[in-house]
Amino acid sequence: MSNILIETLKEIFSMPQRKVEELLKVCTIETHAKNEMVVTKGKTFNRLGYIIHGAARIYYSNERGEEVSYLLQVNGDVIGDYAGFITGAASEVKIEILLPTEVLYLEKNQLDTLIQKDIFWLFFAKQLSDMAFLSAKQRLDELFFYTPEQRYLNLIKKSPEILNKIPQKYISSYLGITPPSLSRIRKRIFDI
Amino acid sequence: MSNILIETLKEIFSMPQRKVEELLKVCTIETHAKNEMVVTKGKTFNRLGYIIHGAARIYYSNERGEEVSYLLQVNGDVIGDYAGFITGAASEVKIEILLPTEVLYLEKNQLDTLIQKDIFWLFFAKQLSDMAFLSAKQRLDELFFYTPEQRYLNLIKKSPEILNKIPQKYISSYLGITPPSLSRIRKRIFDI
DNA sequence: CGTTCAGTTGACTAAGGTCAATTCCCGTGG
DNA sequence: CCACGGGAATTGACCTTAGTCAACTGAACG
Repeated sequence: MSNILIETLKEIFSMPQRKVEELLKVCTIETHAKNEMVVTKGKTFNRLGYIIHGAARIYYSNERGEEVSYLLQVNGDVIGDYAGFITGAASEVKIEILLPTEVLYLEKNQLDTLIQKDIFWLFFAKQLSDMAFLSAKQRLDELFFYTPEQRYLNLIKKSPEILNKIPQKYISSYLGITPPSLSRIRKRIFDI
Repeated sequence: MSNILIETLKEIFSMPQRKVEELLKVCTIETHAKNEMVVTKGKTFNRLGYIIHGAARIYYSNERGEEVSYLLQVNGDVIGDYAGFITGAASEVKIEILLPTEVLYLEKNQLDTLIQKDIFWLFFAKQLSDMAFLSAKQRLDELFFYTPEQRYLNLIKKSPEILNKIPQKYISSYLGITPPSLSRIRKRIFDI
């Protein structure tokens, strides 16, 4: 397990094994049960999680109480509230664990401590921000250039495993549509 | 002019005047005429611009040649292709100058040189990434939580100056709708 | 066997997309 | 000074699709 993790992190951040080990030393692994809610009401969600295996959805509620599944995350994806992580603002995010899930957590203060000791970790932190930006940008492009139907097809192509693992209602929310709409889209696609 | 610029940058990045001056030393100011196109076809757009005064729209084209106004930027906003800036990937971005515009440019290699010399500038670079992420996230929230009509109202409230400066067709594209739709929305809003 | 909840379906509404025609605005040239 | 041309904006007619609400189905679980 830990070996795969080390190799993966080495590759993602293109950093030497020594650094990965240093990082893992200040991380913790937690397991979450299915349907567990990971929330920090009124506080900052001060950590980033890396899903070793499992699935979760990250969602935000607006002032009218409507919720939107901001992300559907599976193996190898990141969970947390990166906006809160960098600004320290209290988090409106909620994370719902959808499958038995094992998560590698990095606390913000641990990262800060690393940065104090070794400037390498500032590069690492910048990489995190870069990656967060790029994935948000990708999501924006998706929303601008594709219809809900095309977005669904893209999702099937990109993460087929999500379809079996994650209830439709969260997929529809992720796509920015209602469950009946997704149902009709599926009918259009598969019935022909 | 330069005073205002220094004060503004000091505030945005909360950095000492000395650092701002150091930064400005490696920046260049360029003026663009109305309707000018700022493109680097097939190359990376290797610089970030800060609009001292003027207006521009940043847009991307998808594979079908449809274009989307990714951003409408005015005084104090940033122009460029931040994704290309950090990844070095060739840029599909096009920037159209909408008014006589003065831009402060920072070249990527200048920033890299600064970072080599003084680790402070790595903090600065991370701040840039953080800000890019946060504004992309804000845009996502806007798209998820609001209808086109509400987005238009939000835009009026947030940047009323845009309405007079920028042609409707770019505003509609920014909102993710067609010009006729924006026209009808305006009718709904103002006719009553 | 009944409860519960996710998913689907039907009926209807609302709103944006598309295409084409028209109007408006503005700058240019006669 | 006025007429014309061209692009932007608006409008109308029609289509498509998502939203809404409610009813129904089906599977999971006790």
